[in-house]
Amino acid sequence: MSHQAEADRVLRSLGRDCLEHDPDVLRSVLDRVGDKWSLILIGLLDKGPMRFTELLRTAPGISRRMLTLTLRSLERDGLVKRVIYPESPPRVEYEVTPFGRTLSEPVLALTRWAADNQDTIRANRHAFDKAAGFDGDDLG
Amino acid sequence: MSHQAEADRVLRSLGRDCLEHDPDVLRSVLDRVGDKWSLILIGLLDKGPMRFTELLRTAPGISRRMLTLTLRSLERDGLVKRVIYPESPPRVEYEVTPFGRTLSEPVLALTRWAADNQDTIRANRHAFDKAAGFDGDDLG
DNA sequence: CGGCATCCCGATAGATACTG
DNA sequence: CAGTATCTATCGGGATGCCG
Repeated sequence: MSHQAEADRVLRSLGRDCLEHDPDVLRSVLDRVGDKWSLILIGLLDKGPMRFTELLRTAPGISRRMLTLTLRSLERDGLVKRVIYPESPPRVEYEVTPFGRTLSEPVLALTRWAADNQDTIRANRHAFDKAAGFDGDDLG
Repeated sequence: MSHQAEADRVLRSLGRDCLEHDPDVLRSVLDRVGDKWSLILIGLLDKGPMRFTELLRTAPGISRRMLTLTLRSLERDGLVKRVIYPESPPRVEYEVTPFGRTLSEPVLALTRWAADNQDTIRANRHAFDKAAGFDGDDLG
């Protein structure tokens, strides 16, 4: 993509207030990938193809069932591809599609935000809870 | 941002596997803002301060209860600030904090992705469902 | 107008057992 | 190994009512 085309796209989307943080559009993407596991799996698979059991071990806390369901929905949306190798111990690998990789970009942005601001949030919560508990009593 | 700076940023983030799509870090941010309404509200408030009832009308489908709960949690995390104007008809406005505004950026990236790819997802689902033989819901 | 408390339902997701 | 099926519990979140 050319520099100019990219700049154009950004400016266009920023300039049109109908797109800027449109609640309905945002809702649509959240309904699709805003569940508990989709983005996690997209993130993991972004590093390379993985097998079912491998994902089961790597995704912290996911169950067999949810892994199956989430992978199916991702496959359905064309974000992930399922590849079957008909071997003697049957093997199945999942990989991100080129389309899925385009989603990986904004996801990474979100992950980066999370990494950068975990401490701030923790501190804010602490302060808020303390203030609420003492009903704003700030006398020494 | 310059072409070079952008390239640098991408390479740096891709090169550091400690940050790249860490499942736990991603989970932490999803636990905070991955619920049904947080990102919607952040997005709405990004455009400017809004009153409680105003948000109630503008956020599509939110209930009184969930608006209250979500605003509280956002306030607790320091993403949103609650401002009370002691007037004759009491008035309360919510606004994004500077900290909240930093989150607004990755959220916008996600919204843009959604807007750009709604049609693709719809098509993918249709194709998948047709192939599998079962019918699922449509993309709103 | 702003916002908490109560009740209740349905979706989400965990545990377990079974199949190819 | 790679799932599927079922059963169940939890809880997010909607509806409603009350209160400042």
